[in-house]
Amino acid sequence: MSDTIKVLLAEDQSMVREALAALLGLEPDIEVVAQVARGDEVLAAVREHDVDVALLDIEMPGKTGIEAAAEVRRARPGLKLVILTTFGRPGYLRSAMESGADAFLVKDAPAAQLAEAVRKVLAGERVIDPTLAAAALADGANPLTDRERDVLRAAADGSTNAELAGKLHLSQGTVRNYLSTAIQKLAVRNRAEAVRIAREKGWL
Amino acid sequence: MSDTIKVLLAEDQSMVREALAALLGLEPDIEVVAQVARGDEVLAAVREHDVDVALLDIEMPGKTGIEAAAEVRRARPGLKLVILTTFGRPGYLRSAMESGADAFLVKDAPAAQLAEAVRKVLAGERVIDPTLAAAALADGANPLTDRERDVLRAAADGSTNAELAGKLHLSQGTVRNYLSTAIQKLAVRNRAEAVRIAREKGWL
DNA sequence: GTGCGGCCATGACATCTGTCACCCCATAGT
DNA sequence: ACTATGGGGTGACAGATGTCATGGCCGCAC
Repeated sequence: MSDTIKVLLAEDQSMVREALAALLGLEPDIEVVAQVARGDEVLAAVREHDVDVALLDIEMPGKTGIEAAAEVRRARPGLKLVILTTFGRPGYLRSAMESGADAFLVKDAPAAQLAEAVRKVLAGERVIDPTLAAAALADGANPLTDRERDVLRAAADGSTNAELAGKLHLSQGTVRNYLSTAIQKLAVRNRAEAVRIAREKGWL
Repeated sequence: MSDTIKVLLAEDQSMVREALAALLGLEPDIEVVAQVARGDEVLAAVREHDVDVALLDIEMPGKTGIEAAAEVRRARPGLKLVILTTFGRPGYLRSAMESGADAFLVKDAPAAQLAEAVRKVLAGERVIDPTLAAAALADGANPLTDRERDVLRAAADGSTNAELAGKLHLSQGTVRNYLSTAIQKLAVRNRAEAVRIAREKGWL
C-alpha cells in the first residue's frame, strides 16, 4: 500500500479500456498499474502487479469478470473487486455478489461514480445500485436447474432438438422435456422467449 | 474553424462517453465541445455548437448513429462523421457508408486510432478497417426485402405467427411465407437462426 | 405492353415443437 | 423408511412451424 490507489483494469474493448484508464488517470489519487483484455489474464496480472482494486468487465473472452472475481477473491482476499458492466441484469448482480465483488457498477451510470466507487470499496464500503438491488431481490434466485440452463444456452443459437440432443448427448425427448420445464418456469410460450427472458435476467 | 478540432460525442453509456471525452481531452489539438446520449439529440447539438467532427455510436436510444449521420450529412454537408461501434457488422459498415460517414471504427481497435481518425477525416481521408471492408464486400448487399426484415425483426423476441400477424396486420400465412423466404435467403433452417444470422451481418 | 419483382393471401402438407403421463435411478433430507 | 428433487428416458398427442403451389395486385423497366 502506498499513497496512490493502484488499479487493474480488465475490459476487452481496447478503446473503452484505454478511455477508462484516461478517465481514472485524471484522478490524482488513482493510478492504473495494469490493463488486461481477457478474463483469464486477470489472476496473473494481480499477482505480478501490486494491485489495490481490480475493475472487471463481465463480458470478456477467456473468462467472465465474475469468474475472474471469484478466482482473485480466493488468491488475494484483501484485494477489492469492482464489477463494471454494460448490462444491469439482476442475475449478474446476484452472482457478482456471490463471487465476492465489493461493488457493481453499470456503464450507463455517471462517470464520476467510477472513481468514487474505487475509493469507497477501499474504505470498506460496498457500492451497489439500489434499483438494481431491488430488482435482483424481487426476481428471486435463478429457478433453472443446471441442465435446463445447459439446454437453453445450447438452444440459443437456433439449434433444432435433434442437434441439441447430439451436442448434449441426450435423447430428443429429454431435450424437449428440459425446454418444456424451462418454458414453464419462466412463464413464457416457446424456447425463443425463454432464451430471451433468461438472458435479460442474467440467468443464462 | 479555429486551431483546435471541435468534436461532438454521441454515445448512450455515460461512463463510456465521458471516458472517451477524457481520452480525447488528452490530445492538445482536439476539444470535445458537446456530448449527447441519444441519437435524436445529435442534430440539435451540431446546430448549437460549432462542430468539426461528430463521433457517433450506432446503438443509441431515439435514433441510431447511422440515422443521425444521414440527418447531419443533409443539414451540414461539410461536417465530418465518424461512426464508432461495438459491433463490427458488415451490414453496419455498408449502411454507415451509404448514410455518408467518413470513418468507421470498432471499439476494440486501439484507442490511438480514435484521435488519428478524427485528424484524418478532417484532412479529407476516409478511415475504414480493411478487414471489415472486405467482409462487407464479400457478404454482398442485404438480400432481404423490407417486409422480410420487418417480419424477422418482429419475430426476434419469440413472438408466435399469430402475434406477428396481429402486430403487422398480415395473415398468418403471409407471415409464414416471409419467414420462409428469409430462411431460404439466409440459408438456415428456422426463424431463430435467421434472426441470429441477420443480426450478425447487420441486416436487421 | 410485356415482363419481372415485391407484396399479400390461401390451402394443403410434412415436420418440428411443446405438453403430458409415466417410467427408472441416484442422492439428500426427515 | 419415506419423500423430495434432479437427471435421464419413452410414447402419444395437439398445435405451431416451414414448405410449396398457386393466385391476384401493383409499379417499374425495357
